[in-house]
Amino acid sequence: MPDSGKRGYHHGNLRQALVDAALDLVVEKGPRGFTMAEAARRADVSAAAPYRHFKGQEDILAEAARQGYLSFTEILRAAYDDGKPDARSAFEATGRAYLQFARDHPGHYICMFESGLNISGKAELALAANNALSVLTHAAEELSSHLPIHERPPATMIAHHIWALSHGVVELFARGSPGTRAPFSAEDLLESGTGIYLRGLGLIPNT
Amino acid sequence: MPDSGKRGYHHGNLRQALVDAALDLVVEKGPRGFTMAEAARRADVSAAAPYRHFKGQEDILAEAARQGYLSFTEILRAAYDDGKPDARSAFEATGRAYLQFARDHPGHYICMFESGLNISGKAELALAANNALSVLTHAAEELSSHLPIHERPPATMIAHHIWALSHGVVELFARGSPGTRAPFSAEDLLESGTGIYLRGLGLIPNT
DNA sequence: TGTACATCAGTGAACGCGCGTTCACTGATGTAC
DNA sequence: TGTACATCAGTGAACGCGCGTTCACTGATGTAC
Repeated sequence: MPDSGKRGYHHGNLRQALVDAALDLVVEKGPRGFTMAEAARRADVSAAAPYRHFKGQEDILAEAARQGYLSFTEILRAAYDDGKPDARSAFEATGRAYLQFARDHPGHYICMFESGLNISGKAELALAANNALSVLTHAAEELSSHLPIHERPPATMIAHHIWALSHGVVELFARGSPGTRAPFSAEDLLESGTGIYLRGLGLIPNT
Repeated sequence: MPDSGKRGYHHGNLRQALVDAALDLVVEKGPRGFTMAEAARRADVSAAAPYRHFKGQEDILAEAARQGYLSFTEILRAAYDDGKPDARSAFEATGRAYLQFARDHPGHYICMFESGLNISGKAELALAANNALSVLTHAAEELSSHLPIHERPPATMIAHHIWALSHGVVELFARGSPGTRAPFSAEDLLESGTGIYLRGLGLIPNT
């Protein structure tokens, strides 16, 4: 089914084409800028066609987000690499991968976190989101297992801290409105922030 | 000029009424849900009236954001309270105030950070935003002055870390899509996260 | 291999709607004298 | 204190537009026999 630009009555892969169009649109014009009509236009199809595949715009956005969580999970997992070579480097690599994902898949990131779609009632989506978080949590567990038991914060809490820090860095410093000249790159901020945090946990000796 | 519900031909305070309507709308329906027409309707005024006061929707949103940055700055400053009783408590109080602001002024927070309006070219807005950050930076400076000079990260960097952490906590855990049951409250997460971070800076002895 | 038929995926026309924006207008307000 | 007039802030009607959504339809595809 080569995408020859020539196509007949049937599109062949409209469902995914619409999701892809949504991803592009959301990057170009923000989550506000996404409409069914425009997505159809981009997929070179009549305005009515999308309704063969999706209930409405929320439905497309949700599917885009779901696919985003899938890649996200995979990418985080790959970066974590089963905790190799050691818990701390693996953890840090996961953080870096978080930021990289946001850069490489801005459309997905927007759908996942900025589109304001409510996850409740969408079982598949909630599941996908949860899987992503669980990678972080798992990394945090391995990490905190190196701490003396009495000063060990819950792993889920550590995971939430890192998630929040990463997300904040992405939103404020990576999604660059060109106006915001930051004195540090998002990468530097996340790395230094994580470093200080890990030291606070007692995992890095004072340098 | 009491707001008696009865009003004649002139509104009296339309400009602000429109901003207030925008704040409400943005909370109720997300940044997508804000329209000039609906704002006019809420202010009990014809659809054409807003154009006497604003160039368009971006203009209203920008004004709402500007007012937001003003309160934000004031609230942070008050919480910081000139570094009293000591640098660390003042710093932590500022962090709490950040979260509190997001809770108390969701409309402002959305306009400031989630509406996707680009700050460049809007001098007044950029200035207001900068002032807010400078409170954090100042707090960070005081804080880091207690550190031995050779292991002192730049104060602006500390400020950015805390800003990112706070923002991430707000976005992920405070703006509660009711679906997301978090195991910890946003307040707890921010406080514990900040605590660990400060320990990492060397400001809190191991407990 | 060929034909009939069911199913599928897209069309295009149509609808009602709300929005953004403009325009000439008019009611209210304030001020000069 | 009253009157004339300039200015201001809002009206309401109108426009064009794009969107969402529905509908009967039709071209393409696949499969049973």
